[in-house]
Amino acid sequence: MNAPFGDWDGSTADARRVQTELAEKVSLRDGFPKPPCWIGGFDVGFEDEGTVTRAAAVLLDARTLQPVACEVVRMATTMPYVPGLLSFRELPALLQALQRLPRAPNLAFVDGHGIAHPRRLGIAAHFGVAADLPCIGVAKKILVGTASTALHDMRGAFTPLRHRGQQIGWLLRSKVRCNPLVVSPGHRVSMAGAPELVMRYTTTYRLPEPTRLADRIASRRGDVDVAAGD
DNA sequence: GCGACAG
DNA sequence: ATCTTGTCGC
Repeated sequence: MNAPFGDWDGSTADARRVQTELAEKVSLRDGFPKPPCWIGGFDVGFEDEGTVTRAAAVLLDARTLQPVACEVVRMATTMPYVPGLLSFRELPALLQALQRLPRAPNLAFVDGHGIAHPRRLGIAAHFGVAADLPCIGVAKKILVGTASTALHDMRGAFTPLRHRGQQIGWLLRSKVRCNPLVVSPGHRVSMAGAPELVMRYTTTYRLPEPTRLADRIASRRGDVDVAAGD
């Protein structure tokens, strides 16, 4: 894969410059097999008061939604959390976990924003460009932007999320009576197809299966039984 | 200047 | 993100 941070000099100011440059490499055209055979879920958690970063990668059978492989990577944390610069803190561990999977997914779901970001390069977009993988961002809260219209209460309803005169993603009601998810293309995924894509892999929980399973593992919430594969 | 601010 | 039990509501 490409060097995720290019010639970053380590400063937060330069990190923003790198983001602006990489954002131009993001593709908003669907670039994955329909339907995909393998989908992946990615999320990060922390241990020991944040000194250790723990990334989780889960590979699922897109047809059955059953996990077939799972990897966890632990690394020393190198950067503090800075709104807008999340990928510089979590991407290294996430890419390591991806490479340890038995095979790359056809489509990746990342916990965090895709292009719904100040400079259009949230962690899902950065991940997609760095790994050159179709990717979609699924976040629980808005970072930037505002919903253009009220969101209906029905499951599956969605409304555009806008920022500086352009649509950067969607607010999606994945589950009734739950706060909407913020869905945005990461890379090689179209804006128009994003909501349906997330709903297609969501069962009875607020989060779609890929991200829900990765979340449980990264947060030490529960165990994910992987189907025996020899 | 003031408030907002993914995980 | 993480520290943490029970509890109110559908």
